[in-house]
Amino acid sequence: MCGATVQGVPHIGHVRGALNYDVLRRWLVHNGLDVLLVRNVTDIDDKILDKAEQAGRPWWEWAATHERAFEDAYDALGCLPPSISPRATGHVTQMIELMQRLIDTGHAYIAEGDVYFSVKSFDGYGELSGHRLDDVQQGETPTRGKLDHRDFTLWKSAKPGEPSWPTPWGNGRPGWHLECSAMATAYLGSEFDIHGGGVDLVFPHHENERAQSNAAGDAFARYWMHVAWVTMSGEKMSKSLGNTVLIPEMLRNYRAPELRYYLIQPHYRSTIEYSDGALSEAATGYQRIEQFLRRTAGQAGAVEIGKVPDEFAAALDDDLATPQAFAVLHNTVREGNTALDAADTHKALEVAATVRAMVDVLGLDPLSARWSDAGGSEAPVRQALDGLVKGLLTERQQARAAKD
RNA sequence: GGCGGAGUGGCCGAGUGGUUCAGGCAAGGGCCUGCAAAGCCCUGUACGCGGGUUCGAUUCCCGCCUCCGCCUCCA
Repeated sequence: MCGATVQGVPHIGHVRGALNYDVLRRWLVHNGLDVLLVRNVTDIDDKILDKAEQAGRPWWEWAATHERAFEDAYDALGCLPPSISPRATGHVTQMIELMQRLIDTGHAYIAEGDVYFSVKSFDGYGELSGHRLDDVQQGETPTRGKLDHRDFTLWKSAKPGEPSWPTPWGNGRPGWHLECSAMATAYLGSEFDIHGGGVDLVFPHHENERAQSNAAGDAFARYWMHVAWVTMSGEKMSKSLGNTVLIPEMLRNYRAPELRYYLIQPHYRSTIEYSDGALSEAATGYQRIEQFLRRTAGQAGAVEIGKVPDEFAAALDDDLATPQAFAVLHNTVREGNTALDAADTHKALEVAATVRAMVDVLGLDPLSARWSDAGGSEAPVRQALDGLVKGLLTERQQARAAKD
């Protein structure tokens, strides 16, 4: 998947994609597949250079700082680490190799130190995004030697004061699209199963990745998977609109698994219109599951991780239909609560094991080492509360004795 | 201008040509409880607007309205 351009701090929209892939990955692993998850990091681009300069910091420090901020956010929400998160700057060799193949086959050309991909040279251009070449208004900044205004930049020639790397065609730095193709194939081979990111990447980024890789002879991605927006006040969440919700802020009011629950419950292709009300509903939903598992553990003993119900599996197998999966989960919780109320601990344990299996796949297991802390803090709180309640009860007894 | 997505009951959010609202949250009633909380049971008749097809449309077709996204960097 295309991860972040590490130019700023992550908001909940950014992590949604990572969460979606985390659930997908967990589900595939659960089914016995061997999963390689590569999450690309763009650590060199115009914005990083601009912002670092404004801040008076070295560009590489700026990138590294924000890469850590993204990793912290992913980790805070329980994303398992990817197999690797390659950085663009570490893969110039692979990019040069890819460009060389494109130049050799006539799909790319050099113009005044820049390297461009010739869009017309690739027949399938536009198939991924549904654009027709003639309708594309790919108006990248007007450039010197471009043969067709729709051609996109593979490599940018060095500018004074900017970082650059040597190539057979002169010094320069990578264009955005090239790096992702180079990194994907470096780790996954010339053909791999799934590639994705946010919906905004469909065009031009993924269209261009596909074009350059296919043109170079790589079969590339078999499936494309794009995650929809998190919006706020009806508009996509973005820093420039000032409608972002940052992860650390959110975690002051909600526990991490509650936020995770909120972001993975809707289908990944549906827009999430952020609202505090909806988020607190999600928190209550998570607590319902948590409550059941804790109650069972308290009354019936240790809860194992069992097997997921067929219906749950069918839901996730159907284009990762998390809403239906959550429906199955809640129905199962109800069944378990009923068993607990009937003091049927055997049944309750059995149901709880099923619940744990589901919640494990979703990365939401309240009894897991990862999240039990979130409730572990309950113990001292409960103790303190018990003390207060006992005090009040004593006072009440006294008042009653005194006929007050 | 080109391409694409969306408008569902108090709210979030699935889904389908037809008896009954996937699920959650909230609300009302009930069970349980010393009282609560939690839990469980019951209740709600929704699908942007106007046509059409059909025995029957929220679901199909046509038109319209509104909102959003991409086509420039973006998860």
